[in-house]
Amino acid sequence: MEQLATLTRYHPGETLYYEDDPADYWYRVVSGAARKCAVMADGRRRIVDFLLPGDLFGFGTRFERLFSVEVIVDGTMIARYPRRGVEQLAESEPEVGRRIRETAFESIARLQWRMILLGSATALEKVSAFLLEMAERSTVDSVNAIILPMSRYDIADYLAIAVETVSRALTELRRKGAIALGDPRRVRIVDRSALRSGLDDGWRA
Amino acid sequence: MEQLATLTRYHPGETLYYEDDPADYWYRVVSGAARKCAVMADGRRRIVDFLLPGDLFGFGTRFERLFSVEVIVDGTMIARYPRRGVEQLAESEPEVGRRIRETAFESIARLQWRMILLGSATALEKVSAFLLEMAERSTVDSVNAIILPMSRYDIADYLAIAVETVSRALTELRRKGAIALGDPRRVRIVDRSALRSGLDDGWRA
DNA sequence: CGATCGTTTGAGGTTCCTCAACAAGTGTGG
DNA sequence: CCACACTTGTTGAGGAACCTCAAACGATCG
Repeated sequence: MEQLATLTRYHPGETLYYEDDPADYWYRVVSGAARKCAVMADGRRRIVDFLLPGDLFGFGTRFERLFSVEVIVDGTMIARYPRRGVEQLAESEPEVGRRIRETAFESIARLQWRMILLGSATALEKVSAFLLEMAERSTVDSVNAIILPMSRYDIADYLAIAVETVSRALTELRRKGAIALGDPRRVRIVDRSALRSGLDDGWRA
Repeated sequence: MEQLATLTRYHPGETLYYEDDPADYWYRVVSGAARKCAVMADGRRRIVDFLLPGDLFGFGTRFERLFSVEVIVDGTMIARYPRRGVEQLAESEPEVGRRIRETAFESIARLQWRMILLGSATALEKVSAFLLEMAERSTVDSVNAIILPMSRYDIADYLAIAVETVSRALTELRRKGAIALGDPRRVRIVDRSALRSGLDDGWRA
């Protein structure tokens, strides 16, 4: 399947596909990071997902192309697969089809988890859950800290709360000793159970 | 594929599969309604999805079985498909595999829409979006009114707001002339554009 | 150096949640 | 048949959480 891929390098702010583009390609993040956005009629933007290395996207049906994807990290590498080619491959190679189905199922599971996250009661819970999610998905640097590739504004948009509330929640978590902040973009989880409290332990194993 | 199905009749409150059950089956709602729940460690319940006729569910990977499904309408009919049988069929019949992928992709699109719904600013927007969603998915009675199979408590849980707020929002929408209430469970949409205002028109075509 | 962006903190207002009460419908037992 | 408990839905009052507006700080860049 990788033989069908085209690899491209992007810079921050570049948009992969706008909402009206025909969804003729599937994409995969190789390195870097991007955000999947839904732009509403009134101009408001909502971030539906962060795309990190390994994530497959663009494989929706008619709805998927209602989203646009914007790169947020310099030098992000993204692979592009022609849709028809992949679908033919999926029908001739059962293994490929199965892999695609499983990827889709995992996306569903992740989305449902995120819905519970969004439904969380307090802003502190949302930010805590967000950090735990990033700790699993994101890369980790030398001192075991999470590198957050996105800005506070992006986080706020993603969690459906105000920027100031994100900032306050992070300060509160630091004050409690649950996390430590190096850069604003580097977070080290000190007390994992403190982040988990108020959330369900069973969710992120 | 329907030859593999087992059809069963359920009553309100019955649970289809608890969180720890091995996910050996796929399910489809034939008639009636059910709710997909995530039960948290602290006992709180969160409704992740309402399952209406035609909806396929249970097809997640390891995460999916973290949910339980409870029937909410008397006499709900649900078809059950053995998982392994369907997967074998998907690998031997490309058409079946493709259909399953498309179903999964549509689920993803619906979930992403619902995430935007949950991220909506006000409670009024959430309830409006919920009614529009139900108007598309739910059955319609003789006078063109939506039949809501779920209680206000279920709606509140689904939208992550308090029961009282749901009730107040519905009253507010009725006062504005956007909807009319027969029973509490029967809602007729009078002014569709009034519900849409504040939401993006492009979403639910 | 000035300007802009990203982040953090403070003050005030609004929405929504919590607690409470009430109304209507349903089932049960005396 | 009626009293009673129970469920579901609606409405009101008070308080808490969060959003909005505002300002300050550091960093980056032209």
